[in-house]
This record gives sequence, structure tokens and C-alpha cells, in this order.
Amino acid sequence: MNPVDISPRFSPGSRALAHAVRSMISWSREEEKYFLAHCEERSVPRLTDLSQAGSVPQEVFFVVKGLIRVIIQGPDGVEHSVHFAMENQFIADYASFIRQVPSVSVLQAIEPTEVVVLPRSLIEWGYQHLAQGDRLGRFIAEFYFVYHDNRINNLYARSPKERYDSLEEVFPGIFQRVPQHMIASYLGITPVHLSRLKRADRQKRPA
Amino acid sequence: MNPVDISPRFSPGSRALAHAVRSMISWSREEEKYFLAHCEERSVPRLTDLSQAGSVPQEVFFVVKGLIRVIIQGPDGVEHSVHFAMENQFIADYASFIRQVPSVSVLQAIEPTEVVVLPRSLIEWGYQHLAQGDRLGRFIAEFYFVYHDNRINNLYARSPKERYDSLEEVFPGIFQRVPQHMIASYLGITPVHLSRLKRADRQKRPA
DNA sequence: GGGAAATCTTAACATTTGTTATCGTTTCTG
DNA sequence: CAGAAACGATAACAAATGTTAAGATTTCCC
Repeated sequence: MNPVDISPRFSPGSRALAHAVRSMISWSREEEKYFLAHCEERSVPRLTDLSQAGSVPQEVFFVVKGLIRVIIQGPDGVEHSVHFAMENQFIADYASFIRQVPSVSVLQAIEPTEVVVLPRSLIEWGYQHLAQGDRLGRFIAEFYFVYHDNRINNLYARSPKERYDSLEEVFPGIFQRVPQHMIASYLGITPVHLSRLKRADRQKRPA
Repeated sequence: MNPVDISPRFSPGSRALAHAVRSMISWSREEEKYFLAHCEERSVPRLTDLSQAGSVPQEVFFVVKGLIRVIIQGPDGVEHSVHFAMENQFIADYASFIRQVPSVSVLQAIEPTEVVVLPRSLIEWGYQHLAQGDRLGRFIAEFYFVYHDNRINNLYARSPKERYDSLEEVFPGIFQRVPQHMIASYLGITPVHLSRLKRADRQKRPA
């Protein structure tokens, strides 16, 4: 009997979440049971918002299936795709969630998406009552810090084209799933310019 | 008697560090004593490196007095000032420290600087043995995640000039302490261009 | 299936930003 | 104190990127 695959009474989404948690900390059968029982599963249709800007985030999402993008709006009203989240990733306006201030971003499903919803109350409960709750929180915060640190370094040291060429390493299969103008936005350039960069590339290596 | 100001046998640096920790978690007299006893104080002359790129970081620094900048080098050899750390802040190549991979950055003192050195072994000890060690680690990781998240949003949504104008909010007094070309580098533009932006600004509001 | 919307490309032109070089001033260092 | 180095401003020119507009596909939705 495989000790990793327990809880057949939980949905595939819950089990994927439990698997992700188990890769970071160990928790007891009872802890896991309580935690998963207080999560909610949610289906989000394509091009639907999971959360809006302006309200204090009370939920963290775990992506079971589908793809979510995070959008912020500049002072001029221009939208920027600042992040994508795919299967088995946590997603939220995590900075606003941590500080409990009104969110500056919108979470939008790009595909029909299945998420597990972790309410703020449950996460707080985890920090207080899970034996390794703070450690789990530390690992998650560290993980996303590393991700952001890497992004910042890339923004300083690498050109848009270089960032485009290595996008697939961070988001496997993204080119098949996200329209190009959103990728351009993520890269910090206009769709027109990305198109131009691709053509220049094409003409250099006419494979 | 003030319960916050104990331990007169510790140096000003240790006491500043203890104060910073106490603002995040509570720890016992014994925990504090052990922890501080295993920190090292270090004086770093102006324009001296505290750590080099290429070696796995084994230390986190806490700035008691002075100013440190973090530099990364692009593929073309160009240096970028990606971060500054002033009094009462922790600083390291934290992403490389977390992952225990060779550092990509250099820490350099811009002023004569006093730091408290937290060895990796001590930090690991804290995670294992401090009652709230993981919580402390979570708070620190969350704090720097929020800082980085904010930077990324600014890079997307605001112009170099706007970022320049709000620099003092993040690093109070920085204009009096850091040469302008390093600030330009932090903003992601050339010194020439920053000079140009300042002039355009000057001509608009001839105060 | 068919019309509407979204998407991508391309071109022409505008704006921003980088590059190189020079010069006067300040700051460091011996 | 004096020479050297660092620093900041500026100008002229070059390269990168944005803006607007048009047209050709593709995709979506009823």
C-alpha cells in the first residue's frame, strides 16, 4: 500500500493539493483531513475573473487544471499581464493577501479552470495549529520570493528577446495556451514589438 | 524596567538585531542569548565586497550602520545595482542562500558599514530549535516577497521618472548617500538618461 | 455555418532610451 | 596640498521600442 495515496474520499483537486503540501512538509492524517475538508473546489469558466482589484484578498487558489493570469492596471489604465499560474501552482495577489490591504490585481482564468480555494481563515488556522504550518508558509513564501528575484534579475540583465526565448522554461507549454499579446505584456513590450522580434529571429535562422 | 531593553552585555549591533527579531516574533531570554552569542560582528570598509558571485552563500547580514548595494552582472559583463540595504535591514543573495546554489550577485559596502553576520548554521538552528523559528523565517521571506512584488509591479506600470520620484519612499535619504549613476542603474536606465530626465523635470517646474 | 470579434503581421512614423565623447567640478587618496 | 580619479551635465547621433493604422487569418459564439 502506497502511503502517499490515501484519502480516496477526497476529490482529485484535494489530492493534488495534498500532494503538493506533502512535498514540502509532513502532516498527520488528522491534520490533512481537517485541512482538506475546509477547502472548497471551484470551477471557473474561460475569461472569468476569480478576484477583483480593490477588495482585500481572503482566498488563495491552487490550480488543479487550467491557466490563470494576473493583471495589474497602470495609472493610465493600461493592463499588464504580470504573472501566469498553471497546474499545481498556488496563486493569489499574495502580497496584498499577506498585508491584508486592497488588492491591486485581477486574477483571470484564460482557460476553463479548476481550482481549490484556501480561505484565509483556514490558512491562519494552519499557521496556528499545523505542527509545521509556519514552515509550510515559509517554504511557499521562499519559493515565490525566489521566483520573483529571478524575474527581477532577468528584467535587469536580459533583453526582451532573451526573456521570450527562456519563457518556456518557467511556463512549459505556454505558447500553446496563451495568446501572444498577453505574452508580450508579460515580457513588458507591446504585441507589435514582439511580432517584430520574432520576425528578425526568423530571418536570422531560416530553419 | 523596560522589558524590551535587556541584555546590556550585548553590543549595539546585537541589540538592534534582537530588537528587529522581537518586532516579528517573541523568543525566550535563553533563545535570544544563544542566538546572539553565535552571531559575529563585522566592520566593512567603504567600497569593499562582503560576498562574491560564484560561491554558495553561507551568511545573511543585518545592517547596523552603513549602506550596502547588491550587484549582478549581465551576460555582457555590464553591472546592475539591483538592490540597496540600509540600517536595520537584512541582506544577502537570499534566493541563492535559500536554494544553496552559487550566488549570482556581489554585496558591496558603499559606506563604511557595520553588520551582524548570521551564519547559515545558526539560521538552520533557529528553524529547528527556536519555538517560532519557522514563523520568523516566514515573516522575513514574506516581507521580501512583498518588496519584490512591489518592485515588479512598478517596473510594469510606472516610468523610470516615476520610479525615481518615489525612490525616497523605499530608501529614505538615498540621494544623499548613493552616487547618481548607481541610482540610474537601480532604475534600469543609464546615468546619461537619468541626468536628462532630471533636466526635463527642472525645466517644467522652475521652482 | 456564418458573422463578429480577436489575433497576428506588417509598415510608417514618433518617442524613448542608449552610446560615445567632452568638459567642468567634486572627491578621494597619497 | 596636489594629482588622479570619480562624478554629473550636456550634445550629437544611433538603436530600441511605442503608436497608429491597415489587412489577412483564425477563433469564437449564436
